[in-house]
Amino acid sequence: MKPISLQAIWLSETKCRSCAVRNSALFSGLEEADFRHIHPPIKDLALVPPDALYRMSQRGSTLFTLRGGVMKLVQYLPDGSQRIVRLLRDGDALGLEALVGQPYQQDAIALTDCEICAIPVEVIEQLGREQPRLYRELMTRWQQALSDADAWLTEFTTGTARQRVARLLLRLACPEQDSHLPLFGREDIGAMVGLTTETVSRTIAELRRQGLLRDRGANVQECNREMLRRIADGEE
Amino acid sequence: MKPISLQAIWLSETKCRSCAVRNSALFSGLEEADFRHIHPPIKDLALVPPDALYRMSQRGSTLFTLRGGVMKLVQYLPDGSQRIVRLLRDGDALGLEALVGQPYQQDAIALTDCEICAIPVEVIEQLGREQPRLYRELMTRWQQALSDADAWLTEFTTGTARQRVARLLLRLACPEQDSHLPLFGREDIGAMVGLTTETVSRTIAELRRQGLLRDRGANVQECNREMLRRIADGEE
DNA sequence: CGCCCAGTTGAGGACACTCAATAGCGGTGG
DNA sequence: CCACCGCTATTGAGTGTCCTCAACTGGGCG
Repeated sequence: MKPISLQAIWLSETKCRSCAVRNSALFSGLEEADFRHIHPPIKDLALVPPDALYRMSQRGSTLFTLRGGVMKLVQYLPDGSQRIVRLLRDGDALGLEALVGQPYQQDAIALTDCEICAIPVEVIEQLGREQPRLYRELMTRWQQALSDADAWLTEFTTGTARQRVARLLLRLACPEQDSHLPLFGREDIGAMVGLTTETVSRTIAELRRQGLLRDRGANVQECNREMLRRIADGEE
Repeated sequence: MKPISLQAIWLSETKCRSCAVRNSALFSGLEEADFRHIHPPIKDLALVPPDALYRMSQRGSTLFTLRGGVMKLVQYLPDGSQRIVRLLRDGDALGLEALVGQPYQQDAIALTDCEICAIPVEVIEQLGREQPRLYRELMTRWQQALSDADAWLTEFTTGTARQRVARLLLRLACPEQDSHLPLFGREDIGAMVGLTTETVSRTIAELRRQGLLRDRGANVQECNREMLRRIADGEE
């Protein structure tokens, strides 16, 4: 397992005011003037797949915004097996626990190439004093994470293998909108839905055979959303 | 299923300044003076077992502090089965989502007699303007909930029935300290650990037969923590 | 070309689910 | 006071799903 690639840290050329995800990100809604004080310490990171942004029980004084890419939050069990407790995507916040002085609760690992914005806790605290509105924004992030966690639990730990995989496909690979994600590895899928890689493989193969799914390598080409929905809801 | 028992609402005799859980509760750390403005609208509720404090997708403008008792947060699946995503105990906060304008995400249902403090969102917002320290307190609550949710997922959705039940017992009925909880119904236990009531019953019966557990009705009398720990970690 | 890793497929067995019958408990009413 | 009802917990038998272990395939890269 690779250590955190500190080499990947870049001082950002573009400041937050021109950030790609500015509108959906933490500082959306703040005025131009509010940024005057925070030139210096905000940094950009770039991660490549199995890089870790941070590891469980590390103490940090930085929180992060994911500007692009997908990351997983992983917890480990005493027997060594891993469980993915959440996925993070564009605009999501990571490492909020640093804000209340707690160590990070999981390993945060890149599943795709990632662009990340690292924000020191002091910046938030300083900004928060002048702009209480920021707190509302932060609380929204937290609520978002909590909602995700709860949904994750009910969707991916209940029902048959078939149901769980169908739900995962609907959520990741064939969502309503665009933003299709690759299917990652079977191992990761297994850690998301609580099944072995073999069972995941068999289940996906079955869906393919039934023509509900067509994929080329890791990328899903096409899928029958109605059918998958019916399977996910246990109607067959 | 009973509706919310609005009759249960009492105007609090005792104000927050003398609240039983003041130190562990939301307003801990606030000065006496800060309470001057909030006499009027904080209310006390009393719930009795299958009462609901609120229901999923209701819109509310109140958040709650659980002063005593145990509540469950329940989500439902399309097939009608239920899943308990978290338990709340003395000092925990409920309904934080109201603070960011979202509807409640689950049903909150009393498992024991409960004493609850209901705080209108405006009170928080007003208080927060004068006392930014309150926001730190709120964020800590959120982080607490998130940690609980993640721990819940890894502990109660992985491993054999035996392991899950052992973990539940360690957490609820035989914790390190006192604060032993009753074992609730088999149905609820099942909804917590993702097993059927029959499997839960069999598993507990087995533990009893092996002398790791002695109970009278719903109350656990005695249990072998070391052994349960070993089972929980999958060492046998 | 051949190695290595990820994915697929197969066979067998364990574990938890389903359905069903029984036991225990508390409350109600005769 | 006891008989009966209803609900919950327990136990049993049989089945199905998923896990385990193992072999095989295919693509990427040195």
